[in-house]
Amino acid sequence: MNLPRHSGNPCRNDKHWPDAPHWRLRPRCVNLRDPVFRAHAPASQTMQETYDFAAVEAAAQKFWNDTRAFEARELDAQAQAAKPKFYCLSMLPYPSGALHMGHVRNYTIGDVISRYQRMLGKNVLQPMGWDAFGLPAENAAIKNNTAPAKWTYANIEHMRTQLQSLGYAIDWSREFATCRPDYYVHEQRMFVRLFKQGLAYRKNSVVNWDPVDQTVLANEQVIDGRGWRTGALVERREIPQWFLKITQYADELLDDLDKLPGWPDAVKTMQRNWIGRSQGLDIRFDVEGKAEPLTVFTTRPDTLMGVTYLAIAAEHPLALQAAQTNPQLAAFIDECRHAATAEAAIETAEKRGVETHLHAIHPISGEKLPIWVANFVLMGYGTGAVMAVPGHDERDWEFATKYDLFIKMVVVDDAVRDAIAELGREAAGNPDVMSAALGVSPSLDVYEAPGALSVFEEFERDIVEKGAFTDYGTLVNSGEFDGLDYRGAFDAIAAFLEKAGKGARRVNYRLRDWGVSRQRYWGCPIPIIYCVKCGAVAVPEDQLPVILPENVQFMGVQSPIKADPNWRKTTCPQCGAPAERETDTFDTFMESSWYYARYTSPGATTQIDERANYWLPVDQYIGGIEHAILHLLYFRLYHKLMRDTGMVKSDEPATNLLCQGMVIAETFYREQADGSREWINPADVEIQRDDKARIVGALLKADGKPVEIGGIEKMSKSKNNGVDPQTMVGKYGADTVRLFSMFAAPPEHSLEWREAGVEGMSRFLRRLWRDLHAHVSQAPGNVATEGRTDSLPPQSGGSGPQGRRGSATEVDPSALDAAQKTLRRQVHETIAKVSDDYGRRLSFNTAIAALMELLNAVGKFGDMSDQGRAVRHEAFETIVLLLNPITPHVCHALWQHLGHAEPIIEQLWPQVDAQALTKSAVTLAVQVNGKLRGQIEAAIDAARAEIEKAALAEPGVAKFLEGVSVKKIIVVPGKIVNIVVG
RNA sequence: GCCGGUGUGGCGGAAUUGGUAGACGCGCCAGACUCAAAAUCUGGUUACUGAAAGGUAGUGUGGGUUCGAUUCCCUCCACCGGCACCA
Repeated sequence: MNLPRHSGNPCRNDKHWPDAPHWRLRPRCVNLRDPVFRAHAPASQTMQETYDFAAVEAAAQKFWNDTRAFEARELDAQAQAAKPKFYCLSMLPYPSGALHMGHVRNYTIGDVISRYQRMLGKNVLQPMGWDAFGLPAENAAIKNNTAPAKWTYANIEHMRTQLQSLGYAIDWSREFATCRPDYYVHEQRMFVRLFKQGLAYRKNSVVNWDPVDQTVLANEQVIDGRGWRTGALVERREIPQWFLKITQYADELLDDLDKLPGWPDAVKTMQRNWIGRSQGLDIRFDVEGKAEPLTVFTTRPDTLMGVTYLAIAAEHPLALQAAQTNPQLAAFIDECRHAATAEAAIETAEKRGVETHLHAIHPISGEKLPIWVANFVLMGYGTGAVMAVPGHDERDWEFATKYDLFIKMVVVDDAVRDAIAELGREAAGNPDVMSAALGVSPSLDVYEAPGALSVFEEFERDIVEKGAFTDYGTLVNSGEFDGLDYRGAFDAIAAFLEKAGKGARRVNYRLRDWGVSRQRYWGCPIPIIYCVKCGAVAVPEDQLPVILPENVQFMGVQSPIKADPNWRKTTCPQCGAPAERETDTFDTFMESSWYYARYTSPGATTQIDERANYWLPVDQYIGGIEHAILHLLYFRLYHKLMRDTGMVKSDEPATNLLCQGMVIAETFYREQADGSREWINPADVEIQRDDKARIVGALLKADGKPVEIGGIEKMSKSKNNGVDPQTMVGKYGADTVRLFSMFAAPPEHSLEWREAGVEGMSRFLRRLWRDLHAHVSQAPGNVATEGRTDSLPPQSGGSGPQGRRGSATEVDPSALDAAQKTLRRQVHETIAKVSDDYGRRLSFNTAIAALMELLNAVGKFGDMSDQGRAVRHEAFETIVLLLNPITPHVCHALWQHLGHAEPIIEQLWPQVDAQALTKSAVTLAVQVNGKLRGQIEAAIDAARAEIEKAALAEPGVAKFLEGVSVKKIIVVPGKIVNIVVG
């Protein structure tokens, strides 16, 4: 092997380097303890004094592979009772080229849960696959002139090797890539079924059109309103596309969120808001001189009397008609054609509009209301028209203020209502004027009450000048509806309009049907044939799959199947006439909506088979929070679609969900001459600190000159702050990488990758190894240095004394001294805490911290007596077992070195010995007025009076009691005493 | 803009049901070992004040509830995720 000349750490000997004042900038000295060197040390069966991660990891992975340790089998009902199934699923990766830290984090969390559940005695399935269709493959194809399929398959090969180096307990026998026909054929069959049921339909919808490339752009490819490759101004274009009727499942998708206690509230709230179920009214406004009325939907019919104008979309037929005689309007509508389709872009764009000079008739007052064309009203959503109430809606207010439209107050808050009532009472001398004052009785005019007008006027002026009043309140200026509250007004106005045939109650959803068409090549072909006579016809079952050709060449940016007339050409399955295939492909969310079910049924000729009902629903699903809405909603929808075709029995696909945060890292850069920034990878930078450890600057290692610190951001290519997992695994080992990614942050938070922190984890594992080595070496009759693991006698129980080397005796709980008892209590407290952290809290960072504390305690425990060694042995066994889900390779080796012939992968989770937890005394904190003033020791069963007495007598407490009287003493058993003084 | 989340020492974070804020780790400081580094070990490390004991302040901002608030409520600020064709 070629050793690098300088490796290890920079030389700190000043005498060696008189010309290089800062040691960090000096070359590296050869250090044979450096992991780089130790990685190549020969493996040995005897326990080495130092931890050689490369040998340990290779041996453990070989053992798991040889024994096919992670291949999952379905059990029959009887076996299932004793060994319940546990399906642990991480979101499948897109094969982008190389594993990134986000993947490592996601799959490590999944692996820790899987291995923990396995140790609890569950029948665990943890599968892996590839979300293989997608836009990046096409971009790579265009850039490198290679076929998307070839690029994708090569990436999968590479990334699988990378994943395997991390030692995940994955059942690789179930692996698949979603771009294979034997996967997507089932998706096509499902689509045909949905089409026949009317759940899939075709309608026009808007896309981003690049007029230069003559192609549809993804939102991501539109930058500042222009195509990312051509820079051309993007146009909105309506084209026919396929939709799935997710709105038909809207109520169920909403209601079933209540059946998911194991999902984060944040995700459920976001989904509820996304579905956006609301009760409201469709209201018809007649248009002056037109036969067709304008229908609008509103959730605030109580503000109907405050409508001062109507706004319609630029694509609305009425707008187009009006534009024929209105050049200004025509120009505005043309301008709107270049607006982006992304909602964020629309909502943040400046609100603009042009008057049509048409008028609508208010359905109650008969007032004439101007109709405007506005860029924030969209044809695709709702009816393409909205009623505007600038007095009580912020967006309408802004628009009205900008264009000087009338603002009308029709709702007042409780303070105004009460003030009016009070004034009315004074004026009329009538004890029952409350309702009268609010205008319910037309006989009493509240405006006549002295001062009433000013209260009204003040509120109205605030609305006109400062902004809309959007809360619910009491109606005013609304004729016969005056004095009603929101609910009363809603019902009264709904009844009025229904009677007049001008409105109807309706439940509305914000959720829109799922558009599944993509005008791209690298996706699953939509199995539809277009016939001039028969229209859109589904491809017959026996002709499926419609195969996507993989061996293609990209000519420009166009989809090869759209460019190839032969691929398109076919005959109509109904009438036999010449016909054409659909050349659009499915949204890739289609594949990722049901992959979890396919893992359960490898090799099935149907979409899934009866094995799905053994494994489903998924017990624990893990993935990024960025999928909180779209993927997780489609995933839930698809499960219901499969349920409704009888494929699965459950209502929801996953019972527990964990959303992990992003992986972030510091960024560094240098300003270039042209003002641009050259981003520098954190690995090439040295941090400078002052003597209080505050960061004061950073230097580029290569030239020792300063670089700018750019803040902490999500790892990305553009900021060059990505850290390659493979490099980290090579340098520190998979266990250290796994340990760091579980320790540095709670799973749902973002995780900052810092190499210093990684070194800390490496240190912990080396220390565990060294301390455990010392323990087994010190044992009487120890065999750790001369014995061979493979010569140990076989054993049944796994932890019986006959297989041990480190400990000659068993722990005898009745024979322990105080220090031994204390350590043993900590061992069992740690079992309890770590079990709770892994199982219930999914809080792995605190579990690791508890294990570090335990190892620290073991390190301080110097008792070499028989019982002392036995307690220490139990502590080491516990640490190794509890750490095993996180760092399985090193635990595999350490378990052997603790004297066990049976592998740790077959071990069950340790049990808490309740007896070991017992305590005779507790420490109570004593506060005076909530401030900590002292501590007392109290017997565990001490009476309240006794505790109070001790607390008052505590010297630190007593001095704060001088000259004041004790008002109250609060005793929280086992925790705190608070003395309230006055 | 809308929806959701986060904010605690120099840094990552802990405090699980409202009960001793800063566990654990990193970094830094000092010491031991070493020719010198590295590695390892020991001690210290919120700020201010004090010789010390101690005292005071302190969990993004401002307010509220409570004997007691990092935790519950309201306001504002900053940052992050999503917004339907990135996955």
